[in-house]
Amino acid sequence: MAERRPTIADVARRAGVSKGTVSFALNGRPGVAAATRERILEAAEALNWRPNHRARSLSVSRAFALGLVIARDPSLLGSDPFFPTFIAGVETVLAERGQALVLQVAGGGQAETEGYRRLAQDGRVDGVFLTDLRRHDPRITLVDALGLPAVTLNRPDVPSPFPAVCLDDRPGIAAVVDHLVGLGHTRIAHVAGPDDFLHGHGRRKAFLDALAAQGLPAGRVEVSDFTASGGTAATRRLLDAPDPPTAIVYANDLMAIAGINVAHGLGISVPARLSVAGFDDTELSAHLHPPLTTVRTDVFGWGQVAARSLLALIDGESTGDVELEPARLVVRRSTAPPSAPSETSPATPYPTPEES
Amino acid sequence: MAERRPTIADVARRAGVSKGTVSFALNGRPGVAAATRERILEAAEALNWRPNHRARSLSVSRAFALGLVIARDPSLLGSDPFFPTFIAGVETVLAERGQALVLQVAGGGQAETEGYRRLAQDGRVDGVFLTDLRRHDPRITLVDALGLPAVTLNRPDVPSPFPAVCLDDRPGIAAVVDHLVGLGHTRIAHVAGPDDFLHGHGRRKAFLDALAAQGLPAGRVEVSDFTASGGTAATRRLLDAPDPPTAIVYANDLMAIAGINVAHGLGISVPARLSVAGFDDTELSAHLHPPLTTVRTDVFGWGQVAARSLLALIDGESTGDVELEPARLVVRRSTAPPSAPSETSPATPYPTPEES
DNA sequence: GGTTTAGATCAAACCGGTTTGGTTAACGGG
DNA sequence: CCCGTTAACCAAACCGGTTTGATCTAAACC
Repeated sequence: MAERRPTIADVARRAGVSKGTVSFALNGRPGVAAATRERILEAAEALNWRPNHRARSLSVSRAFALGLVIARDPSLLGSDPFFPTFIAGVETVLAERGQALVLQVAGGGQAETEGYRRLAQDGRVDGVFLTDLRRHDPRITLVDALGLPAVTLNRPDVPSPFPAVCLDDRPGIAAVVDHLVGLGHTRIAHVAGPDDFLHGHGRRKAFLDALAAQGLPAGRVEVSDFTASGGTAATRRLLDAPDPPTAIVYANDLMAIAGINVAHGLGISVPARLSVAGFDDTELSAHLHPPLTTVRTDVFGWGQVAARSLLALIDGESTGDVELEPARLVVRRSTAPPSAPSETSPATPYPTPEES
Repeated sequence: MAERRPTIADVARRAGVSKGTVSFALNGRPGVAAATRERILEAAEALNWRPNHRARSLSVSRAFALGLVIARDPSLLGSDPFFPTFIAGVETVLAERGQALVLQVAGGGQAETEGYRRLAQDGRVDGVFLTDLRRHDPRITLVDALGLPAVTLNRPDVPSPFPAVCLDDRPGIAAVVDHLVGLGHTRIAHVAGPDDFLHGHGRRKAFLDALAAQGLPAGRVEVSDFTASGGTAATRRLLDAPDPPTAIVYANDLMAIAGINVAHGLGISVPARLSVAGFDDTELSAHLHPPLTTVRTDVFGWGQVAARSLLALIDGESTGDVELEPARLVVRRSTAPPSAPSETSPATPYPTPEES
């Protein structure tokens, strides 16, 4: 009735061999006779033996777990579709490899550093994901100093010893700009993410580059913060300006949705008088009125590939950087040709564009 | 240059005592002379010693970690504000107690069971959170059989050996209904979450109960799935009906937002011709046009309390069930008195209500 | 036939903590 | 003065695996 879980010693006893031999047999190491191996496997099976994870962890000095530290204001975390999706992708890979995912949510920068330090010192994880890279991101050196393997999502702007798993935003942004220019827009603005984030910065640069490539003057850029609140404020500033844009490219869907609502509030109809494009392709975006033109990235797949890369790195078989399929434009109905400049009277609130 | 991390043996040697004494001293156990204790603490400090988490874990048979299994379709996970916020709350508590959070994302029900089993068998965690309770939830018995301590978010509808951390939805829903009835609505519908979820079911019941309490006939209920897509479809069904409601209470904000967009698409203005209320108070909701009347729950606090309860349970000092502050109505401008029945012509698409 | 040599196996050490049982010395009571 | 008690401490066992070095056997070689 002791219910004690069988240990490797029980298996050894039953198979009539020593602990060491059992260990060798179960780990598929050479040096065990086929017949013996068979007998050991049978014994383990019969006893329903499973290796004790903690013991294994101690003796091989591995955690069999990967870590993710999320630095985000908790009150805003809920609106960000990235992390849940990314984590889901990571998990599909980890689950089939017997690895676990350890999560930390850190508020400020201080807490973030502390988070990595704890994961490393406690040996909770064998490696970490570096997401949401910032410019001159201090985590690169920190994590390296902690002796923790890592992969970065996209390439940092500082020298990095870690493999990067890259998903290029820029083609998506460029496609949006090209799409809008193709529709006839010339006054296109951008609501950007924080400039100290690599993706905020990068999308802004991609936006400006794409305009330049089209031979258009630099559009107005409002630097914002990826939140609905920030998107609202930025959009107000743009639309209240003397010469408002006829199209706005947002750095994410959340701000774009907030932006559409600001426009509606001002009696400016989308897309008749203002074209709007987002970035992320959240589930909601397809169900707006009008449905949002946006850019899709395979965040789930990003998680999968990042997990595989990190595991490979830990096993010492790193494959170097990986490049994923770049971001792709999804045209819906929030973008349309600009209204003729003369036509100053508000158009009908919701002209019905063709079905997507 | 070995960079070997100091062990408890190093500390013992430096303090001139045995390993056991060091262990006692550092864990604040009695039976160590004050002077000796002091000397040991100094030695540990000087060597910058930190206990090896894995070794501790093995000898005391504890993981010092808590687990959360999320069963959700990964593609929809991103739109749900619950988990990130809940996790953030949990983490604030775990961080200061040296505990970690292990996450698993499971697709189907099979994977979910497997997830709990793995967490238990690998001894990855000392306890789990049971979120998103379903009716006759099989996880209660499963987790109990696995010998894993747990806390449930809200009370299950089956006998449960676990403490429940409760946040009552019903007052929020009742307040929404009362608010709408107070505005003069009599044809109020509900777009519910899946009925096999306790919260989906409970909110629906609360809705009907509140109507009954107001002496109104049962409103129409469309059972949906908490997604934008589902909210869109359900809203269409409601508004296409011969006698459409003048107000719709949604079981979450996401469906409500989708619903507002459906209404707009049909030329039905909100709130002039249709009042809409959500549930969750996501960040976006305050920045819609019109801003969404909704119900706020303290998910972050829920996570904190759940974490504390689970830790207490694991330490054998469970405090029993905990009741949190119930859900609270947040009135914004998506709800207004119903338009007079005679007024059949569409109102202006976006009547400008007073500033919030 | 004697000696290598490789392969199979075992016993013991190890990972770094915690916990147990026993020893020692100081102290108080009779 | 002697004995019993207790506080302080130590050595060793333990948690459950992995890894090392030694030993034993049997096939291979000369």
